[in-house]
Amino acid sequence: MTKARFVDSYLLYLMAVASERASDSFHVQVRNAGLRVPEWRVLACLIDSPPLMVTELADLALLEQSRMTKIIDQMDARDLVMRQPDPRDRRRVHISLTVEGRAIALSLVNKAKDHEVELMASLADTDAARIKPVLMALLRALSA
Amino acid sequence: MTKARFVDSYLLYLMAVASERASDSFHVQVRNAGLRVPEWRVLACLIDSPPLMVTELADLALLEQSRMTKIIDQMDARDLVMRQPDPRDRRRVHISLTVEGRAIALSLVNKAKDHEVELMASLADTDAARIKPVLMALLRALSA
DNA sequence: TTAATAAACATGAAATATCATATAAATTGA
DNA sequence: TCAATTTATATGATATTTCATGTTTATTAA
Repeated sequence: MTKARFVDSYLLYLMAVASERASDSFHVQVRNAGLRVPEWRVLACLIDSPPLMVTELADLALLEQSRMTKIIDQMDARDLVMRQPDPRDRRRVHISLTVEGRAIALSLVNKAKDHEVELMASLADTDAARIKPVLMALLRALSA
Repeated sequence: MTKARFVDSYLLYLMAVASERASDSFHVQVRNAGLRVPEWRVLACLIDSPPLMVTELADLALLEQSRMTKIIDQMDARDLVMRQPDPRDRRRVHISLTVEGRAIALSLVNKAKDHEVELMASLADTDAARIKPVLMALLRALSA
């Protein structure tokens, strides 16, 4: 029998590895599309959203605000997203997808959905049925 | 009713957010102990392990090899880990904890376990019972 | 053997991330 | 009203990460 390592049954480790390994193959597709992972997250967050403030987008896309600003700079320069100053509150900037950004976002979201279908199919039915509800429950518990 | 965003039910996103948010409060303790997250991972991986090669440690701790080398440089300089050349294969280097590294590792592993107990306690029993098995099932499916 | 290939680790340059703080605008409350 | 505070975003210096590749040692197979 094999020795059980601490990390192999440590919840935070299991989540980190699972997240990383499960994402790996899809992230290859993201890079093939000429994007880095954080950039993909920005597109994914904006695809079905009204324009978002930098801070909102940062929270949603799991990025720090200053990093978000810099990523927006780059994506703006590449015409993937655009900044719209908020006339009601001139501190704010609304970020939204450009036509090109939306096209790339759509194509990647479709690939993401296909990838997810495959991933779910590789699980036993009970596990497939449980994985999202469990993660959502954890998220709910964390924000409570 | 609220509009369902793509990301909110996208498995890879759920895993990434869950992992990040669940880890946040523990990672505060890691930084309070004077360590960065990757350094904590190195300690956690080595605590109950025989000395590991740089590559093995990189795989286990979710770090790239060259980054692992640099982190070992720093941890070595701080006397948290030590390098032992492998006499059987002189390309290899075995990494293990120093006495000080082990002490810090132990203390943090205990905090990690406490944190995990709390986290699990915040979940409904069924969710608590399912979360690790589901993640392990996913990992098994991914390596198959 | 030994040449060719592969494996393990290290290194350096370039890109990126982080942290603290600047700037500007809105809000608060005296 | 207006000074103080808070909020939103940007910026710049420093630290970290990444990528490609170097160096050394082991393995393979001719």
